[in-house]
Amino acid sequence: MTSADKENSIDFIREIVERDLREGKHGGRVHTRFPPEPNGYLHIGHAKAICIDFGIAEEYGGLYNLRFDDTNPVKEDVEYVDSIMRDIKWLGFDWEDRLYYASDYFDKMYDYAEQLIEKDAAYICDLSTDEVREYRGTLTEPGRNSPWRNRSVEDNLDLFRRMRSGEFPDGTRTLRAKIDMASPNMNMRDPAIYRILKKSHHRTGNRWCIYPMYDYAHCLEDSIEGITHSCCSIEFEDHRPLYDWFLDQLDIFHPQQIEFARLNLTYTIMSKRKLAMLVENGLVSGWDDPRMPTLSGLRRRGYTPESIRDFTGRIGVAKRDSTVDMALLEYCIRDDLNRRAPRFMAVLDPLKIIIENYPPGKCEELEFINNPEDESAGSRMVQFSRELYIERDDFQEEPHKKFRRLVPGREVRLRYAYLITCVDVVKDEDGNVKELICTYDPETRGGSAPDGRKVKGTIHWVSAEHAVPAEVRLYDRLFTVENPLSSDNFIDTINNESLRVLNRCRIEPSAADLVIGEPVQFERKGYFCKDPDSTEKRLIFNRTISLRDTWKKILKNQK
RNA sequence: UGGGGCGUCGUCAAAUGGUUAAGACACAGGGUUUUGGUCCCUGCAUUGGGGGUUCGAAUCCUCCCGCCCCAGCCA
Repeated sequence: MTSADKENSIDFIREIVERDLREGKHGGRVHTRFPPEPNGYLHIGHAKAICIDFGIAEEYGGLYNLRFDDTNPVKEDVEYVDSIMRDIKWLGFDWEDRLYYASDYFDKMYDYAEQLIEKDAAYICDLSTDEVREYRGTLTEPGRNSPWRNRSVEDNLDLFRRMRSGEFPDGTRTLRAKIDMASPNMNMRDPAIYRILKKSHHRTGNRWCIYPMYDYAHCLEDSIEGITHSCCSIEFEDHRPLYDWFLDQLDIFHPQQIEFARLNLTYTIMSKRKLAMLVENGLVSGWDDPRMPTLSGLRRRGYTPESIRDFTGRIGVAKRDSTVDMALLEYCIRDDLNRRAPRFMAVLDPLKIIIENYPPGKCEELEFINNPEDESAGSRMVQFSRELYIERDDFQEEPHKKFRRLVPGREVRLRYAYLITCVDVVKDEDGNVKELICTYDPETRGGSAPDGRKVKGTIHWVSAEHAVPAEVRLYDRLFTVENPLSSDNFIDTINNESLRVLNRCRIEPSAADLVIGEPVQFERKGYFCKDPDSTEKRLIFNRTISLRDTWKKILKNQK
């Protein structure tokens, strides 16, 4: 094996697809689908599935469908249909005209069910839920046949039609597949195919009062759409014999189900139910809270679709249980934003400095590079004046030995501006630093000295007169531990400092015109984007992710 | 203790019996730098355990250990 081969190694699903292509299995056709149930919001785990389903189709010149698996009206709603479509489009996938609903196939599914009955492969069962459970047996004991298992085809057909016409109340009867009550695979112990549910459906209204179960419906949906490779998560592995059974009984087009491991991420949770708990209990502001692993949350936080797609590519596809380090996701967004985000100056925790020898009232414009990683981004002019704000923690009166920012008597650089020296510290009556008196060297305009002398530190600043006020929301990981679910109660592991709101920030004026969601870098601080809560009067920025902070690391390693 | 699946670096993940077990993230150290950012360099595993087959095993056989999933008229 050469190194080039190693770099091109592919996952087991793509291996299957490539082999099928090579062998001409479906006439060289690749057709996949992403089949969400519209009962909640998409999260980054779904993004992994979407990138596998749709990404594979794209890579092999195939097609992909978006299909809503809406077979249970009790849990579903159009609200979710809309948000799911928005999120998938945002990720950058286009299913064109191939948008389908399981409910589109209800008639066809019903016909197939009658076929099953006619070949004595399904029967109407009158057992109650509790009785079914008793008859099913346990993991170690076989089940027993339902007393209704041997009804005649005629009776079954008659009963099924009456079920459909609404003659029987919810829960009184089911249509069951006649397979094997002693199967070691619980899924094969005469699973339910149809249940009675007198509930209005968001698309079919009251046309139906019986609804197909997942195992029966899903393989038919795939078959009807001519799906070649039906990828799903690993817990469906032992449903595959059932998937195959229905298609074999009906003798119709047979897609291949392939299972892969779900995504887990450190410091967060992926369970829809538990995320809902956070929303319902007000622990987060909503499904799109920037701390949520939902796609709407990540989007609001400032994650780009490109970064998420890059991430899903980097984590790979396999079958083993795994938990990906959140640091990888953070790396992906930093990597993307470093290349594309224009730089701005923002002082989050302002400390005023006065340049003693700079003429009062004078203002000059200095040239700033918009993005050192992208020459085409050009430059802009930024106003400089006598009174400025710098970051409070860029000054230490009694400095740490490795601190190389502003210190009394030490010269540092104001980025793209001048070399300054702190000559005096003004304090309030409590002894807190109120402002700094500095001097500047007029010969160092732009930040470099003609005599070639160097300074160790460069700090950012904004002009006090010109900067605009803003609120900045600093987000951190939602949980304090890598695996919140390992705790007795995951709620207890929520990070109380996952949101810090800073109200006195000052940003360079040009940043006020930014479009909501557009990513920027606040130099030396991190990547940010304007939040939709912003108004004309109130600018609000979300911190997507901080810059890598080796200074913080130095301080931490010292302890 | 039925059935199914899975165990390779701290975390993901390659390897398809054949030279020193890829790569990425993380971590540690160093260089460059007008962002303590970026970038560059260096370091970082003998494959869950035992036996066996073989000239040769992460790959094959065998026994053991561990983890995950399944007893919805949810998906």
